[in-house]
Amino acid sequence: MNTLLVILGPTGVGKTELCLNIAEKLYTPIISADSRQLYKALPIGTAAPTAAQQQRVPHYFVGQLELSDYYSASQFEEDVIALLPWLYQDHATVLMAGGSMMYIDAVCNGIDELPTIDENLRKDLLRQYKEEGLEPIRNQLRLLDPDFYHQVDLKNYKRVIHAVEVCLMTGKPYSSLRTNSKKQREFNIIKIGLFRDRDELYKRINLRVDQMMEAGLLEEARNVYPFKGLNALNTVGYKELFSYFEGEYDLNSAIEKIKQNSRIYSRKQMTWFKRDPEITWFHPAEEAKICEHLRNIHHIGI
RNA sequence: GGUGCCAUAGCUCAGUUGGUAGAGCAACGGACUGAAAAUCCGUGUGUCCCUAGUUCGAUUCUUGGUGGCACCA
Repeated sequence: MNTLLVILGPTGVGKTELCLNIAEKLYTPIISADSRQLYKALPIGTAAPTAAQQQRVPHYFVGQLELSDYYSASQFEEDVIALLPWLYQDHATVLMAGGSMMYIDAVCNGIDELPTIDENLRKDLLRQYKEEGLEPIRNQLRLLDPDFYHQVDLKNYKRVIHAVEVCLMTGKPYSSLRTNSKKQREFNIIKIGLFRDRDELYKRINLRVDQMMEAGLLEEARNVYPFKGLNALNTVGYKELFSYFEGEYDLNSAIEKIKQNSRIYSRKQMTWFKRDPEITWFHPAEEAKICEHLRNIHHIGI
């Protein structure tokens, strides 16, 4: 059976370099599991692999979308599952690397079958939310899907709205479409997690933000500023600089805010990853130990 | 040097007519099934600057310090 090796970890932990080395040893391309590196216009702020790094190892799902393109975890699942059989023709083991929790989950465990939401329906509900607040939409959900109404976080407008959308699209209660089950995949999955002590991680994150600024993040943000309403730009590193452009912060405060939000994001990632018992954890410097683990426990030829 | 004001959570500050205190931000913990770098939820013990007094009881009033700010010399 073929194998999907997943290397994951919080932002700034040092995934890129380690993954390049391991991919070279395995002669495998890298499937990037990163919801923002997908976008062509955001290479600096998302710390996307550089042209030179992509020369070393071919990457999928990096820099291939326009900011206005719709994408989702489910789309990612579909795309990766379609791509893997092709890659498995030449590679027994394929590496997927990234930090987007839900994207990784979608590939490893699958997401329930749900309709793609009609753009106008979402717009209508969002407008209603803005004008009248969440209360009427909540009430709608109580009628359409009382079960889910009692489970959902009623203050989380995205969850409430999405449930209503699905009910309206399908004519069925959203909760009836949630199977709560894991999809069986046609390949083995090995999960390696990368961690660092918090002090060490925070230092790296802070330093990396400074490096991004030196590399031209400000200009990158300015170039995409006209599209700031797009979901792709609701992203750490951009939204703070947009606030700076609008005079809400001075530049230094904006940079501090980027560091802070990156730290918070890294913690949210760890909160998610920590509860996954399938992950075996290593420090990014422990490349030899990781290879040994892959050889001895999983019988990967590396 | 003199006078006045201030000193409370990591930061900015509120408050206690004397019964040991609470907001915002930060920090930390958590949730997460087609927007996920999104979205949402939860957590507040801190020598109330120090000292001596008054008092059953002082962070609160009084004395004397220390530090900061402002004004006058």
